Amino acid sequence: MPELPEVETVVRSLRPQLIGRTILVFEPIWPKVIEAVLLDDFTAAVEGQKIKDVTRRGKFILLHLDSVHLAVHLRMTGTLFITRKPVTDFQHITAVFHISAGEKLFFRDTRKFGRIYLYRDLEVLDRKLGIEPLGVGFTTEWLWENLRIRKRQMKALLLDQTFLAGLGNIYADEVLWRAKIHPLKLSNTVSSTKTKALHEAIGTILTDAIAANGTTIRDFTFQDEQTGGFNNELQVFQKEDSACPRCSTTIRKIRAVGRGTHICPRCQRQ
DNA sequence: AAGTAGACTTGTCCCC
DNA sequence: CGTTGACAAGTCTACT
Repeated sequence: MPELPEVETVVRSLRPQLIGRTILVFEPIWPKVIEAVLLDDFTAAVEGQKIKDVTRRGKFILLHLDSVHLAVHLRMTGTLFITRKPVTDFQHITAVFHISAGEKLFFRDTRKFGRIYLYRDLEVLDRKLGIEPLGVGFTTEWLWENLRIRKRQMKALLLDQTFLAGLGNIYADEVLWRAKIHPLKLSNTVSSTKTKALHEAIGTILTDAIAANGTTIRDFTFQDEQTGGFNNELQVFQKEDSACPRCSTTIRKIRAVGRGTHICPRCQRQ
């Protein structure tokens, strides 16, 4: 599930249901879901704590408790959801938070890549993550300066969470196509015109994707199995062998940064 | 500094 | 066809 719009969709869905609730019992179905902290310490730190707010930073879902913060990363197949319905298939449930009012917050993750982190201080996480693409500091000028001082392949840079926090494989391909930039183009050689187009593309596409509740390729769901609606608005991702919506050239799938990458060979020259 | 490969893990597809 | 094996929405580490 995983990129910024999907995480934002989950946060918006969970926030009103979680704020003010208390975590009564933490049940680690698959204990490795807890990262970098002993299970007993984790349990002691969260049980009895009230959830004060639910926010997002990059692709992390943040649960702000009374005295600690939980950061949930869904990685590729994770889903975090509340349900009162009895869950009988625990095959892929990695953790359950029993919360007040008889509710349960489930973490289900088929591939078990997703993790829950415990932070006393959010600055530790903040230092590992780059700028928020929908934040006020992310301006065309910021992007221009930061592309110039690096010499990275554009797709690698957009996927680098320490540079820009929130884009993944789907939206990286979409924004590069919209801005007509080849994924292997070196960042310090991108023109100011295309930098401006890229900045616009990132803002527009992420905003539109959030408005559509994200993109569901396979596993992404939120709030009682609802799926994202941005699939219908994808222009190049998984569109190989079909026509570019802009110039009708056949979309190709190439390899970039070790990832399947979709481009229009005509719109996106290297 | 920046690139690649491997690791983690399990389901899908039969393409690559 | 799928008893194989590559690939998948992500990210970390080791190595060059």
